[in-house]
Amino acid sequence: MAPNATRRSERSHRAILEAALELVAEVGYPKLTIEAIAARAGVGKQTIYRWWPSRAAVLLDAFVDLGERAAGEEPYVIPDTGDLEADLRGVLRATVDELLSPAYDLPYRALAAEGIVNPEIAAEFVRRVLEPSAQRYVERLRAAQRAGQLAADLDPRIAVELMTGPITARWLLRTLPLTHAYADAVVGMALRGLSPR
Amino acid sequence: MAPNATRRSERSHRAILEAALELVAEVGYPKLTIEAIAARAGVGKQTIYRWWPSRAAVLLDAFVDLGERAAGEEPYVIPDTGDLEADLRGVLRATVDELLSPAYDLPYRALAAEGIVNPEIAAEFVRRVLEPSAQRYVERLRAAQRAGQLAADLDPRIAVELMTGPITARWLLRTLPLTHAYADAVVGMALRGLSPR
Amino acid sequence: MAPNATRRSERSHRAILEAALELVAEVGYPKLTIEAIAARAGVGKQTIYRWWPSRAAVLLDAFVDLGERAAGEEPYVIPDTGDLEADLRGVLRATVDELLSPAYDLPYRALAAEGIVNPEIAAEFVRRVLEPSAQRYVERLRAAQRAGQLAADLDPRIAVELMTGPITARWLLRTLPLTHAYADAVVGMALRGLSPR
Amino acid sequence: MAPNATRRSERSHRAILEAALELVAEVGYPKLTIEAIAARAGVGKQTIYRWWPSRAAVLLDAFVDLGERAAGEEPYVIPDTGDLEADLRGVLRATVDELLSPAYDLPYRALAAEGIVNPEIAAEFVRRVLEPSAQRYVERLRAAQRAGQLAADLDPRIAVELMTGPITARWLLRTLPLTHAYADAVVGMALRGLSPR
DNA sequence: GTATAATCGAGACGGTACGTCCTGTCTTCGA
DNA sequence: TCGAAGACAGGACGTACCGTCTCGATTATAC
Repeated sequence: MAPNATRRSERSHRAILEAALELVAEVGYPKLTIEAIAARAGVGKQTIYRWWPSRAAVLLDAFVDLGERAAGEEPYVIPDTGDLEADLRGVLRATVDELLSPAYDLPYRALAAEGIVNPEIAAEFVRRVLEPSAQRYVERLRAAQRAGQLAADLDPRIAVELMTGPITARWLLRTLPLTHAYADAVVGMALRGLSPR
Repeated sequence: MAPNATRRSERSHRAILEAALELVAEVGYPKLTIEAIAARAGVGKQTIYRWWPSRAAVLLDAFVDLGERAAGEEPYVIPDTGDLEADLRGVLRATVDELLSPAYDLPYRALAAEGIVNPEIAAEFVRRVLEPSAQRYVERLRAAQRAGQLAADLDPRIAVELMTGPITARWLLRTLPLTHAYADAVVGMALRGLSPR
Repeated sequence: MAPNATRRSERSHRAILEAALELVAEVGYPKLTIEAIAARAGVGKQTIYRWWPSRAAVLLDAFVDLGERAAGEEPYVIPDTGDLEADLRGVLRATVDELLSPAYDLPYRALAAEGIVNPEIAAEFVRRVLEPSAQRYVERLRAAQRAGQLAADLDPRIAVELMTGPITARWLLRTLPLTHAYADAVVGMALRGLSPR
Repeated sequence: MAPNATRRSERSHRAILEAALELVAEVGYPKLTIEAIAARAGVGKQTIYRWWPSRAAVLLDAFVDLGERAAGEEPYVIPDTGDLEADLRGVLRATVDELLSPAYDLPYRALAAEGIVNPEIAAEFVRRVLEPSAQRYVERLRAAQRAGQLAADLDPRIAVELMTGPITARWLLRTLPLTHAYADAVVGMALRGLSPR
C-alpha cells in the first residue's frame, strides 16, 4: 500500500512541483487540476496520487521547495544593527515585496485560501512556512528585550503578530493597498503604541 | 439578457440564501455546489444562475443577509464609556466570539478563502462586510483622539488594523488559538506599544 | 380552459406558422424549438401552447397551410389523357420533384420522422396530407379500370401503393437516389409486372 | 483524442447496448436519453460519449447487434423452392411479422425516424441494416431471372423495391394496417402487374 | 362608447437533459 | 517492476428548453 520512497522517480517529482507552480500562476488555483499538472509534467495521474493526497499538498511542497531554492543554503536571519525599528522596517518591507511579487503571490494566496477552509493544510502550511518565519521574528525581539529596547514583560510571540498580523490581513483580504509606507506605519505604531506618551 | 428584478420570486430568493448557509455549514465550502443549493431550496438551477454569477456570490448575499437579520434594525456602534481600553477589549472579544461561533465561522471562512483567490468577491466582501465594521472602529478611535486618549497624529484607519489585523490573521491562518486573552493582549500592546515606557 | 377561437390573433397565428417553416429549413427539425418559434414570430410561448399541443402539430399546420397556399383554390386532379402510363409518370415525376424541392423536403421529412414515432401525429399527417393525395390516385385508377386499362379485380388502393410506396421508401430511407428515371421504372414495372409476358 | 479501442471495457459496451434497447422499448425514442442509458447500464456518461457520437449511433449499434445475435451464425438466405411467388410471399410475410414484433418495432422505427432527418445515421442504417437485406432479395430475383420466371431485362434492384417499398411505406407512415394479406397482394400485383393480361 | 374579459408579449419559474470537465481508482503495456 | 497512459464510474458544471405560471398591455366583442 505505502509506496516505496527509495524507488521514487526524482525526475517526475521535480516535474510535478514545477508544473504545479507554473499552472497556478497561469490559470489560478481554482482551475489548478491534477489532470493538468500530470499532463504538464508528462506524468501519469497515478504518480501524483501515489505521493500526495491532494492538489493542495502538491502545491505546498512546490511552494516550500521554491522557498528553499530561493533562500539558498544559509537560513535567513533578521539583522540586528542595534536599531530595532530600522531592522523591523527592513524585514517587513521585504515581506511586503515578497507578498506582492508574482512568483510568490499566487501560490501563497492559494495555500492560504486552502488553509482557511482546510485545517490539515493549514497546519502543514503553518508548520513549514509561517512558523519558521515567525521564529526569526521572535529571536530578534528576544534580543531586543535583552538589549532593553523592548518591554521585558511582553510575550514576543504576540508582539510579532502585532506587526505581521496587519500586513497579512491587508494582503489576504485586500482591504487597502499594501505598501512600504504601510509597513513603516505599522512598525512605528506597534513600537510606540497608540496612546499619547 | 438582464433579468427583470421586479418579477423576481422572493420565495425562491430567500430559500436559496437559506439553503446556501445551511449547506456550507453541513458540508463545507469546497463541497457547496450550485446543484445542492438548488435541490435544497426546491429551485431550478437556472434560477440561481439567473441572479448570481457564482456560488461565492450567493454565499456572500446569504452572509450579508444573515448579518442584517442578526443586527436587527439599529446599526451596531462601539460603546464609548470613556475607558478606551475596556471598550476595545469588549468589541474585540465580541469579534473573537463571533469568529468562533458556528453560524459565522464557516461562511465567513468560505468567503475569506474565496476572496483571497478571487478579487471580485474580495472587493464585494470588503465593501459589504469588512468596511462597515472598520468604520465603526474608526469612529470610536476618532472620538478617543478628540478626548486626548489617543495620539492625535496617527491615522485611525491604520490604528484599527493594528488591533484587528492580528485577530484576523490568527483566525484565518490558524497559527495559534484565538482567545479572549489574546484579544486583551493585543489591545494592551497596541495601546501602550512594544517599547519600554 | 378551451381557448376562444374567435378571439384568436390571426396576426400571431400566421407569424407562428411562418416562423416554424423558416426555422425547420434553417436549423432542422431536431433543433426546432418552441422557444425559437416564439422568438422568431415575436410571440409569447404561451400563445403557441394555447393553440397547439406540440411543435410537431405546429409544423403540421404550417405544412398543410403551405400546401394550400401553393395549390391555390382549385384542387389538383391527376390528368386523364387516356394514356395511363404517361399520366402516372407525370404525376410521379411531379411528386419526386416536390420531395426534392427545398421548401417541401425539410418540413415533410420532419413530419414523417415525427409520425414514425408518434402515432397521433402520424394519423393527422395521413389524414390531412397523404390521404387526399392517395384519393386522387385512386380516382385516376378507377377511371382506368372503367376504361379497361387496368385489371378490374384489383384493389386500387393497393395498386396506388405499389407505385407510391417505392418512391416514398426511397425518399425516406435514402437507400438510393430518387430520380425521374426511377419514377418511370416503377410505373413501368408496376403496370406490366415483373413476370415475363 | 481518439480513444484506444483495445482497452475498451467489453462489459460496459454490452451493458450500454442492452440498456439502449430496453429503454427505447420502455419509454420510446423521444425519451431515450444518454443519461438514462448510462444509469441503466451502470456506466458513466463519458463512457458513452467516448465511443458514440449520439444516442442514435448507440441505438444503431444495439439494433445491429440484436440482429446479429438473433440471426445466429448462418446468414439468412431467401429460400428457392422454384415457386417464386410463394418464396416472396414467405419472406415478405416474415418481414411484416418482424416489423410488427415488439422487439424490432420500436428500435427500428426510432432509427428510421432519426435517419429521415439525419443523413449520417441514414447512411449507416442503410449500409448495415437495409442493404444486406436488399441484397438477399436481389440474389433471389437474379436466380428467378436465370430460371425464366422473371423478365430478363428488368433491374432486380428496382424490382425488389416494388415489393418492399409498399410494405415499408405502409409501416412507417401508418397509412393502413400492415398484414399478411397486404404482403400477398403486393407480391401478386408486382409479379403480374396492374394492367389486364 | 365604454366596460370587461380573453388573448397577447414577455419572461421567471421548477425541472430535465445536455455535452464537458475533473475526480480518484483501476488496468494495460512498454522500458 | 515501475510509471505513462488513459479507460472507468461518478458527480458537478453551466446551458438550453420544456411546459406552467404570472404579469401588465392591448383588443374586441357585449353592454
